Amino acid sequence: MAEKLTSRNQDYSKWYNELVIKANLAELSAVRGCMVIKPYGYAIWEKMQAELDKMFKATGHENAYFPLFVPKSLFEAEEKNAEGFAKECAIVTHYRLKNDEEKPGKLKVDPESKLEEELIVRPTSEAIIWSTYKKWIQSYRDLPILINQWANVVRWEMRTRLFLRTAEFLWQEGHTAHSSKQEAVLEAKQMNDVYADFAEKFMAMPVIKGLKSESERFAGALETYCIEALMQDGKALQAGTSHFLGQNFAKAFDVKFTNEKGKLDYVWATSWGVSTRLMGALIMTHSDDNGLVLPPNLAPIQVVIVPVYKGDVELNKISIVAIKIKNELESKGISVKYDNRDNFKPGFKFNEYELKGVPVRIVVGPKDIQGNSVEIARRDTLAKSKVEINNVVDTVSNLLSEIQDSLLIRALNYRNKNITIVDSFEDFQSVLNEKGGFISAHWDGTTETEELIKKKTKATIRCIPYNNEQEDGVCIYSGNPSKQRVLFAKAY
RNA sequence: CGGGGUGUAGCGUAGCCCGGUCAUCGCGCCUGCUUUGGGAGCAGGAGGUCGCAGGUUCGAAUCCUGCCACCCCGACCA
Repeated sequence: MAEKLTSRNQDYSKWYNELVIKANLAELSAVRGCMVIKPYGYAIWEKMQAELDKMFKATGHENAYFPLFVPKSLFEAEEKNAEGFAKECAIVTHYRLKNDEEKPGKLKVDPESKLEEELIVRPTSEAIIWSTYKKWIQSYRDLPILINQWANVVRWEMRTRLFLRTAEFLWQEGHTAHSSKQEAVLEAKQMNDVYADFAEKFMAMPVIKGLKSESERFAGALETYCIEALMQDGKALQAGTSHFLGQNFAKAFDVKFTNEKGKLDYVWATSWGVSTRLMGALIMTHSDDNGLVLPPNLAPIQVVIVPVYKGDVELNKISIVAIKIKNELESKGISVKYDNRDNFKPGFKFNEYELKGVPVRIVVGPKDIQGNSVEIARRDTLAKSKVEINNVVDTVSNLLSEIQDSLLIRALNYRNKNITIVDSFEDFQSVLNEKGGFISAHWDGTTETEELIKKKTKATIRCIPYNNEQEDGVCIYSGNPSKQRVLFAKAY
């Protein structure tokens, strides 16, 4: 804890890993590819959950819970979905252990406990949920069903990275059923908008809303809407997706309803999700060489008060002031920590809270009490100022919203500076290698071209932005005609 | 699953090539005193089946074989 963090300009992955661990957000667990989310990290996730949950409820959704295990026969019902996830599934094949006669004290899988049908640990829940919806839906009066589930899912990824890609992760997944195509499409778009609003208002992270190309689309979806964010190393991160599933799942699970005219029709579906990956996005959007920078709207501790003192007598005097400030701030709904630990010096604490991204720090010492003031420092700019004790509450509450706003503006400026318009493949490659970021370029609309560009450059089409300006041009790779630019980037 | 690498105290490491008081150093931890406005100082102390299992040897952290785990680069992906 006493050493400095690696600079993020030197080795971005190393910096990121160190930061996650040193800021006490999470650590690698002994279980392959899985992560332990520590209390400080989990507190941020809980804040995200709470805000997202409010937004889901405000758009008419309810929470429910479905099983962790998906019988293989259900899992394989929607072929494209099954195929898409087949390569990364954990599978339960047995239900019992027994003593190993050959190795005393050890257990082995009891071969007699083999399951007749394997259970897939959900990588996503469309299958189990649609097999359930079948029982719930008969008439258009049963629709829409607007359900969200907070859950863990397992995807057996080859290579994992804290928060960004772990074998098990936490997320929410919305699964809705509708009586018309139009309504389902609107739902999918609406939830993508909800994600974008959340990213901007709470995470202070600007995102680009758009559509995925066919090859990047969710397995089993007719259309995937997404939000894409740009990280500080110039790579893009898919921060959330919302899928219009058409009638694929309804057909796979035979979910029909009687419409207003008395005719049977298949139900229209959507699904949408964001995960603990958002934690990674949050870290990589704002943090600096001193550590985490948290937007006040998601910071578990918004204000920390650090006393400076010599001896107990002085500490007692300072504590009276500090605790009064703490109480006043808390009465305004601001979360405050008074750190009066005696075994660390103030300088150590300053660095520790900077590492943990606490937005505002208040320092109270003898000099301050004499001058009837305190020192207030903001995490985002590291600027310090003297503030009269009577003005502390107003100053801090204004400062918190100012930090929230300026983080978004700063991230937005960075993002916008890193969208480059490119008209030739040479420029495309050099921008990608030297500058990074999003590249706005013409594309002929074919999966073949997309694949070839990906092979040559590792860049993928992140999205086709909404309301994309229609403009005639030629594809940077194939030279074939194109009607609009799309956003390319190297991605996480 | 291919290619490369690493496993030594809670963390990070030296030692391995050339077997023999080599289990090293830093951080952290515990105790005490002095400190406290930007990562404290001194003194003392605790903590290790050297990844696991075999083998070679008088003797293995060191050499050999097998296994396991993890990391990096590919393929896969929220």
